[in-house]
Amino acid sequence: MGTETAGPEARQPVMADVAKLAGVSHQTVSRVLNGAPHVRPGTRDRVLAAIRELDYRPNSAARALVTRRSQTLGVVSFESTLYGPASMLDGIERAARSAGYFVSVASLRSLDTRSVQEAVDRLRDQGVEGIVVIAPQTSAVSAVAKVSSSVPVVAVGSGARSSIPTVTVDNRSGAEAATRQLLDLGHRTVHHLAGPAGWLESQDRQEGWRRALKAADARVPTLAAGDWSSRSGYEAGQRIALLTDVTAVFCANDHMALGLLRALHEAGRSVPGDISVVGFDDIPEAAYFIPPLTTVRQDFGELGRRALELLVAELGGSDHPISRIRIAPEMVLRRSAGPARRA
Amino acid sequence: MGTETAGPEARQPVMADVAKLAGVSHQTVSRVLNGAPHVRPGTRDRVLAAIRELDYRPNSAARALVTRRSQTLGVVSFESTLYGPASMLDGIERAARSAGYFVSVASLRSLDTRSVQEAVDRLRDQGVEGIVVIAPQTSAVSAVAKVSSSVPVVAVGSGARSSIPTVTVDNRSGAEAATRQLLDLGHRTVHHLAGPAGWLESQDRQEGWRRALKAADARVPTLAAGDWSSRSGYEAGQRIALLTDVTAVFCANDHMALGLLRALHEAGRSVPGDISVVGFDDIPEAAYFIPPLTTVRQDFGELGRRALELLVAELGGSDHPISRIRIAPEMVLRRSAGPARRA
DNA sequence: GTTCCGTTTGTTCGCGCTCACAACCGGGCC
DNA sequence: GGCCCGGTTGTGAGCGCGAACAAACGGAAC
Repeated sequence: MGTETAGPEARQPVMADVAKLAGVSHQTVSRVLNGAPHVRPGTRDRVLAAIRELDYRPNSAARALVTRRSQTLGVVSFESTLYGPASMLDGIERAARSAGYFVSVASLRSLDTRSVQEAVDRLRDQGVEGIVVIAPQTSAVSAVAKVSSSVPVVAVGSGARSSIPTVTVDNRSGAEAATRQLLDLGHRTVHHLAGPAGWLESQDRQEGWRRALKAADARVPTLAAGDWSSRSGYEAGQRIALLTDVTAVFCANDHMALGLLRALHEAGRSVPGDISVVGFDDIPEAAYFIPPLTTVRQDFGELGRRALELLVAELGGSDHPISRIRIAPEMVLRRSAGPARRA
Repeated sequence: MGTETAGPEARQPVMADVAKLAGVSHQTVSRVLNGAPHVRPGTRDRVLAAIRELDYRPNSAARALVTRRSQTLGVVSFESTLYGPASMLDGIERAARSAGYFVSVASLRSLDTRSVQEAVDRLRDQGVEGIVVIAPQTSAVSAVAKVSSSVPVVAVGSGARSSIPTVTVDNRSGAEAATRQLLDLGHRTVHHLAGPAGWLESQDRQEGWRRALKAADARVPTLAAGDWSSRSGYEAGQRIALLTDVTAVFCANDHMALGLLRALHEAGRSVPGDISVVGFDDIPEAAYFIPPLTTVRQDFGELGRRALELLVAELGGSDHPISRIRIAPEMVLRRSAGPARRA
């Protein structure tokens, strides 16, 4: 101990070092650090000064060991390179920080239960106190519900019929609004380019579309489906361009709408002259499509933030029954949707 | 101790529990867990069985405390909702996982030194063993270099003149290739819609463009600059559309190219008929722009992966001098660039 | 049969911290 | 003057694990 010269590899200072320098016990240092009451201002100041002088930083592992709290939250995400998931992650991280938590991420390789299990285990091994799942697929959500371990889990962006707390945009009413908008513009009916099967969002948006059609007594056309990508939108668009009776298409997301727009353009069908198009998401680029895309905006960042707040509330002990937060989306009117011809 | 009945809140099993069940000492359990040699197969099996039966999971905080290794790497990112940063993060996470590390993220509020300092501190407080910085701005990189603490730091996606190890795409040669491509198509010169000042990528791409022009003895037109967003591309496009002598534009990224395309379209200038456009990045949507965008592809995921490998190598003790990995980008030819008129 | 050595297992300690509790200090009160 | 009490500080223990060392075991060599 006494023989420890501050050699070339002077180790990180620990609480005892601070205590010695400030002339107090390590416990007093701890009290200052944790804002405990009953510390004389003068003492506090000396401790603070010592901390600053040594550039002391508490060892989080030691603290976690004794408090049994890692101050870390986990995020499981899939396809996190997409705008939606990336924005949600961003929102989560910001909210976590202001709630005093670190954020650890685990991305999914695929969507089967095993992969989800693996990611959740990984996070648990790290000792996270709670998990947010960004995985809007039916399979992923049910997988999570199944593995749902000892730590609280919240799902975000997914549809809302899982058994775990969920924060999501109201996809159904958003889709309904988009469809109605088109109907109000005088279109006899509205076609739908849906997302892939197995995604809650696909289902909900499709339902909203269907409902709006039914409410207006409009014919329900056969469905086209893509996989969210521009490519799939383009391919569907090539087929749709051949159908002469199509005057309005509601796409399940903006990326597919982009592909659709180009297919229509190449086929010589003008938008919105011949065909009106509406998307969903309002990605930052949507306003710069040709023509600018009318779409349904959802605030991904807000979604992430709310999900994290929900998780923190749960950690706070208020284990109220399962909660579902549903945020209303908002229509953004641009030029890609216009009145039906001969209206 | 003996009075501890497995009440309703049976605590997590610890190594001692496993040891007792398997009839060995805790140290033997530890040996099995860490794959130490000299454990009789029979013993190992009994331990493994006990672990499984109790669903025991090692406490990472305790391990971190004694080994002084958190098995966690930090990522500092800015504007992580963008495709590039998000993809890099994804690549980093995947590589980290296969290297046996957890990943913790900290996003930057703004780009000043204080904000960077804050993020790095946050990560250090958490005990990360190394940090990857996704922050391609000159200011951020220099800030990082300054705060560069006791933990190794690697920058990714940023230009390459910082004092810290860096992984980046060769922006200069990519931009040069893009410009040359346009020149080869017969354009007398090429205009450039640059990224915002202060970004290394802006500078490098601009340099590449300038170099290609010089090499071809072409006139160097005045520069337009945006902020990477489609909106800024659109606004610049409106000005460019007014210039009758512009026949080719190289945009510093695809998003701005999108805005530019629309501005040109609205102004009645056809692409590539009147004006050729080339972008940079090759975001997934670029192939579905109107017209499909010729661009320079960079593999963000690969960038992230390589950065992480570099960091891990550094942690491995091989503190070789500063390394710079530079990955060659690749031109993707599509329809937005064509021969000059009257060629 | 003894010695020696490598394999296998157990014991002890301490990582840096927080918690529970004990000790101390000083002023107000009887 | 002694007692009580609240504010303030210190002491000891232990969180769960891995490292270092010690012990026990068994076979080979003599």
